[in-house]
Amino acid sequence: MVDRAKPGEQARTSAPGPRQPSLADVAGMAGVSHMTVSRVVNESGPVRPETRERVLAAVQKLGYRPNTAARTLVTGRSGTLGVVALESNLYGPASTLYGIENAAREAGYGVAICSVTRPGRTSIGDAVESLRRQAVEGIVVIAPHVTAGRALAAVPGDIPVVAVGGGKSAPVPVISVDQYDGARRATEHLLALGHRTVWHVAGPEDWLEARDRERGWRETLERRGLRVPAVVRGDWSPRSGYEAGRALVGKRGLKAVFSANDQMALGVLRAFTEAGIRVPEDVHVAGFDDVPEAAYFNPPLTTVRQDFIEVGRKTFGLLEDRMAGGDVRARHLVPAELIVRESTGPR
Amino acid sequence: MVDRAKPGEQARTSAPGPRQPSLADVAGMAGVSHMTVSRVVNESGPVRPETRERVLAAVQKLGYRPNTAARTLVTGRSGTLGVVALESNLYGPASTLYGIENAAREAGYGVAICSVTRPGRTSIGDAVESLRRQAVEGIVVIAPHVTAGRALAAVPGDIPVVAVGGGKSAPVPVISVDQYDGARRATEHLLALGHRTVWHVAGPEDWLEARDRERGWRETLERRGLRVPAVVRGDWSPRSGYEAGRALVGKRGLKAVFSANDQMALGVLRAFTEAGIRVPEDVHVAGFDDVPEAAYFNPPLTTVRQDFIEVGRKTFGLLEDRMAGGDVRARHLVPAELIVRESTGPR
DNA sequence: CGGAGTGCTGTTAGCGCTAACACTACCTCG
DNA sequence: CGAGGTAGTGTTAGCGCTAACAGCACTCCG
Repeated sequence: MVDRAKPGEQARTSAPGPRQPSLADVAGMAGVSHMTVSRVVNESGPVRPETRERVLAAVQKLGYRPNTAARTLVTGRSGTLGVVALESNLYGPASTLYGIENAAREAGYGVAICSVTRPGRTSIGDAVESLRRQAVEGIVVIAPHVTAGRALAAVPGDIPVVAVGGGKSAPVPVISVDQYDGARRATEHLLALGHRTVWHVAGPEDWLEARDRERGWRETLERRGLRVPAVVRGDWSPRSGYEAGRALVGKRGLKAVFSANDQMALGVLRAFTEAGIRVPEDVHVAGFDDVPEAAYFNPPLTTVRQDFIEVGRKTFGLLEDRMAGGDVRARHLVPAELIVRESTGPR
Repeated sequence: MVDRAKPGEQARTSAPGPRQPSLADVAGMAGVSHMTVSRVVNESGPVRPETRERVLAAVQKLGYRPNTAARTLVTGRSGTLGVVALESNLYGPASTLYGIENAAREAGYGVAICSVTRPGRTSIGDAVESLRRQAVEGIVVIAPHVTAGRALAAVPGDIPVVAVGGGKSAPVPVISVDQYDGARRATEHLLALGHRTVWHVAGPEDWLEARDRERGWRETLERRGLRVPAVVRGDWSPRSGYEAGRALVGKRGLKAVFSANDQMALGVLRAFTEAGIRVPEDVHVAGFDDVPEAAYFNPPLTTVRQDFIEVGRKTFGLLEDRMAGGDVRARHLVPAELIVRESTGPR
């Protein structure tokens, strides 16, 4: 029933359909060879204007669409990039993904994504493998975890790979926002307000960004010979920020808090409100990320902004270099910007 | 060892590399025909265990990886789905994307995405076209805009397409969360608190979800013969919610507000706080979406939760049906759930 | 003992496309 | 005026894979 038997047995019930037109079909209709059609379609090689017209008309009429699989098979190029993304609604990773997709599309590449839940050595390896099966020409790994570095080392070297947010020890080129410097700025801003020290609500220990932000905070304090309070650790979620906030309530000399992201800062604000601690009157709070909501927190949150569009663009550029055969290995940093709002306001 | 050129011709600087091994290479090493290797790799057809071992060993040794382009060319199946996504960090669309990607991957499909900024007829058409070039077998359109329905009508009918969040007039099957009922629940919840009426901060007029939520709110009031206040319209952003909140301040009898999403509700809360209006003491506020932050707003926000994982699963299921040739046309609704928190709390 | 399976393997053709080269007409220039 | 272009077109040979069928050896059963 499904088969392509004798003529007159049309009307295949559903699946295969009447087959897409091929170069040969167009060639037949235009009265030229398939090669001429190929030249018209790809604008490679000379074709007489008159012939081109005829071919174009046939293409139009038949609704011809080049078959990527065939082209890929013969050229070895698929025009597709792969992105290994973290399955999460975290603002950073999601924004990065869009930034990359954007840059790739502008350059005429398609994008295949493969998301991983728990980024360990195997799952990143699996994701890369699955993308390679889709014949991608290069791969971007959004790998904010400490373990990702090791995972990347296990990735075969015969395909261009770049990472976003990976550690400097990663065996591939890395783009990331300058987390360290962002944290330094936030901390110095808080200290400039006259505080003796700054408490820190850190992100999960296995995230590089959490480590960098923590280091930026810690070393800023140390550089000035200030006391470094014990960090309270969360998992990026507002809930964990809330718990961290409760743990901070009542600490002696609690005057300034730097949270490793905005969502946790929100939880901290909530916990403080419940405990009757006023922000900014009693305590100053700063976050990191500048999520769109941050300006409307209660109170509006001072935070550190990351330019993800720029990250996406740089990442794609780097991947393009690699695909062209360049042997880039550098770590590229995108600067972060401090946004001051009421949560560290005067008074 | 890796190279198949004459000795001394090593070290191709970069691009082409020493060519991936093919079926024929594996066959040569295992001393069988390429067809036998194919059978082993695809587990199609009988192969003697001993032979299979030999083949598998060769596959391993050579690092053989099937060439998808070739397979796609001959079978006409690429194992890839396309998703037309909205380029935005809005919680809903982003979550939907992950839900779909999840379901697809579990079923062994790859996912190619193509995001559109401003969804009009052409950009959705372009996106679909660009995905088709990547030889996808089916397409999911995340199309929350009113115009998307018309855009979908222009999409060629020879490839399975389903939509998420499209209108009921869409020419393709549609999955969506029951926005109308969610809005009804939120409104009734507010009314049950004893209020005379409920104000509404609506989403952008060209979003279907905004329309459905508004309709759910409006008809609930009308059904009870209550006064329907003029809506204040925002664009989903916290900023627009803030402005809406300022516009609401001072309205006579302002006791209950239903915001079409959580981000705008945040802005409303902020505006009220600035104006000295207390929530929930003076006014009750409810939102829609249940973003992870909502539970830690100040105060925690009553809202309507949508199950995006379920939406993703159902969407993929529907697309699978279509790809199998089914002629589904129904509109599938996923129920929404009311989550009550302090912003509509007692007192 | 012959015919009909059935398990295993190989051969062949072709998916739709591009690279490489071949061919024809015409044109240029020493 | 013939050598050597160049513009325009066609021919051929694969890219790596699977479908379809063609063996061959062996078993089973009447």
